[in-house]
Amino acid sequence: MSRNREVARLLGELALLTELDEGSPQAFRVRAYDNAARAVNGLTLDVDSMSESRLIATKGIGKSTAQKIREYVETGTITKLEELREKYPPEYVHLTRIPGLGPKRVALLHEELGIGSVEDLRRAIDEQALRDVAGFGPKSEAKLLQSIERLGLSGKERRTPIEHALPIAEEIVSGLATSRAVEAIEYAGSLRRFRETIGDIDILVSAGDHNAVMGAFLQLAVVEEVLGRGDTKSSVLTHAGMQVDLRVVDPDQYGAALLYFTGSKAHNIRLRQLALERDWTLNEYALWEAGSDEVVASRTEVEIYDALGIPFIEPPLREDTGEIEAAQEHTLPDLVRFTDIKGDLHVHTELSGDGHETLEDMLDAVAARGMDYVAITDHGEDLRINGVSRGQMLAQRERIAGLAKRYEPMRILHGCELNIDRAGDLDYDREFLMGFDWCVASVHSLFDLDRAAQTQRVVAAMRHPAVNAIGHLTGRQIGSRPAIELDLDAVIEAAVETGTALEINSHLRRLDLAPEVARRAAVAGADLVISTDAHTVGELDQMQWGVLNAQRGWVDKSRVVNTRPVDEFLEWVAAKRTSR
DNA sequence: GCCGTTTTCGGCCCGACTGTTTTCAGTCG
Repeated sequence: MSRNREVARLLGELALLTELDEGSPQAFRVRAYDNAARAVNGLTLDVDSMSESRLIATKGIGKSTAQKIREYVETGTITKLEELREKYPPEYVHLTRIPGLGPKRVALLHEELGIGSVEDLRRAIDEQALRDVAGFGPKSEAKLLQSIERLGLSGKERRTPIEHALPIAEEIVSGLATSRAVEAIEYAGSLRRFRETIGDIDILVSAGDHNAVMGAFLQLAVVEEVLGRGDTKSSVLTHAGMQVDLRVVDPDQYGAALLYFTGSKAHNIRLRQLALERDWTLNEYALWEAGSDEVVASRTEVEIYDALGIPFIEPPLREDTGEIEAAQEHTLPDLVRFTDIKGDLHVHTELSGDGHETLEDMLDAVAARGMDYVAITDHGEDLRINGVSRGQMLAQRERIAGLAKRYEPMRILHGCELNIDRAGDLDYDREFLMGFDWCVASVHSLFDLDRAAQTQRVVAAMRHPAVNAIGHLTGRQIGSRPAIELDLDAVIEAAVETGTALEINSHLRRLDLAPEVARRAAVAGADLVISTDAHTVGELDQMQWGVLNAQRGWVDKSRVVNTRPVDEFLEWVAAKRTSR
């Protein structure tokens, strides 16, 4: 994996510790580090390969941060960060994760009572010592104690993989949508932007009767505990320990509220700057004339973007990684959309031991989803548990040939998901592989080889003439398994050179390529394929998630091979095979 | 710490809520 993520994380840590040092999240240096972290995430090159002047040329990175990045690349440490870590040990930083405690109050408690850890704080509360500190009272003692007890369940820093958060949000939205009081409902926040991990779930409702909506919300089966209830906002904890905030607004404010609660914070700040340039001000209720109550726009997001003089920006792009500038210059990508997808090229059946449905059931389901083509890709024989022998593969090919007429005009390709071994070699032999219509090659083993070895094996697989795509390139599983180490520049370059597509795996646990990797690949001109990797009929619906993930990676429709009509797609497949 | 058709200094988004206050600081999103 590239080190961009690593560097962005360190810059984020630098921002956090600087916030403690400066005593304010609004301190300009804090924001500068945050901006720099975001800039690194938006880079389309490895930071390793960038000179100081190249880094400075990036918007959001100045001389000082560029030097720190170079220092890290060359020495593995950042002196300033080490100093701050020394000054603010982990136990102290941990205190700021308690809701209600920010840099100022933590510093005050340390100064007055010598509190340096959560344990110290708990003891001080037990001794009723906090109430003697200016600004604290019995209520803050009680509230902090409650927060401490909930720490780890729903702290500020805890984020839930999208795989777990999304179904909860969908259950709540569908549960409330039936309420007569609800005029419109959507989940907002990082979930709507399709981030891979989610803090709190934010649900936005438009309604005239706020009370009726609040009542219905608190009655939902997922609710474990009510944390707060108000006229416009209520918060609950679900059984799974996720916090869900519901906000109810009047219908004429829905667009402004949706924009505001979708974020990201950084994107919203940029929008407010655009408003200020026009002598307007933007808040969660509306875009206003400055100093008056004259509304410029508020009902829909489109109206607000329009008033600000830029085209609508899709939620997955709203991270302030260049989308505002691109919108102003009319260079936003022609984003791939769900309705553009014409084929699913990574589908398993019961023939792989881990598939669960028959060939016919999967084909029926793919056809019902309106696909023009599909590739059946059960596992190659080298996969220890679920591999398929030559004889079984040939029998499957016969069955598919026999079914071709039945599913017309949908085209069925006989494919295979191959295993990339340590050296980059694959299952079966060359002649047998060339008998498949479509091959996806994936890493299923040896996740901890070093960067050079991983890169070498993947590139070797791409050079095989039968390999049309690399499946779930980095092998990551969000929240549980890290990405394998790869020289992404080298991998992407080889993909372009060999005409091998990189898969965007749509499974919510994988979303692999990660968006920033997809963005780099697309910019470099690599071909991409968005696939479900479905092992059940239900998982065929994952395609929509792969598309959103691709949108987060700024992927233009023209880069995605399975948006092409079947003939054009088959020509592209044939091109690689005949070129060697 | 970053940035610039109001350039190399002086700016840098907006509002609600809470608990402690007598007018507000700190925290949060």
